[in-house]
Amino acid sequence: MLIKPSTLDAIFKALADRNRRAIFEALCHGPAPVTEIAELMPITLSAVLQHVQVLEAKGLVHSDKVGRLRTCRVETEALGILRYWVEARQRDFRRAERRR
Amino acid sequence: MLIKPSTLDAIFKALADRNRRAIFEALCHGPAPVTEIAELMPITLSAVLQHVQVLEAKGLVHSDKVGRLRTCRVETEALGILRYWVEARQRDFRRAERRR
DNA sequence: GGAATACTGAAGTAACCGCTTAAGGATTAA
DNA sequence: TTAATCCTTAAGCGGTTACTTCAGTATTCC
Repeated sequence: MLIKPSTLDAIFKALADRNRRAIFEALCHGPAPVTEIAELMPITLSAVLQHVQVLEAKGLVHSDKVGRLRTCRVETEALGILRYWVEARQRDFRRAERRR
Repeated sequence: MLIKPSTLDAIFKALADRNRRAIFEALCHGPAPVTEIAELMPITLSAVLQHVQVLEAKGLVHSDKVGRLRTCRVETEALGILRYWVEARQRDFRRAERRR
C-alpha cells in the first residue's frame, strides 16, 4: 500500500485537535446527532459542527441529515491507513536496527 | 493502558506537518545529522532544525551532539502509543457494530 | 591561524486555526 | 400557527505555526 502525503496530512491534522479527536472517539462508540455530541463538550454547538465538517471533509466521518437531525458516524478507512502507516514506520525502524 | 489527551495532542500535532513527518520517516530508517536530513528537503536548514526541536520536545526524536554534529534518532514509544490508540478506536467501533 | 563546516537563535511575517457571537433556515410538536 | 428544537452560515478575533533571513558560535580541516 502506498499512501499519499496529502492523505496522511488530512488524517493527522484532523486528529491533532483535542476536541475534534474527542468527537471522533465518541463516534467510534456509535453514531450520534450533532447536538448530542455537543452536550459532552466544553465548546459551542457551532464549534462542534465546524469540527464535524472538518472531520467529514477529511473523510474520517460521514453524516446524514434526516429531517432536522444530522446523524454522524465514523468512516473507518482512515484508521486503517493510520495503522498501516504506524506499522510501516515500526518495520522501517526494526529493519534499520538489525542492519546496525 | 490509559493515554493522556495531552500526549496524543503532542504526537498528532508533531506528525501533522508534512515536512516534520518526512523527517520522522527518514529517521525511522536510521539516525542522521541535521544537515543530512536537510539535504532531502525543500526547506531551509534552519527550518529543519526547528522541526527537529519540535519532534524532540514532543518526545518523538532524541538527538545528541558530538563535536559540531547533532545526530538525531527516532524514539519509538510514540509509535507504540499511536498504534495503541488506533487499535482501541478500531475495537470500540467493532464493539459498537456488534451491539447494533 | 584561517577557512570551511555544522549548527543555533532571534526576529519578522504571512497564513492558518479554533473559537465565539449573532442571525437565520428548516423541521417537528403542541 | 406558534413555539421549540436542531442545525447552519458568516464575520471577526486572538493565538499559533511554519517559514525565511540574518547574524552568530563552536568545531574541524588544511
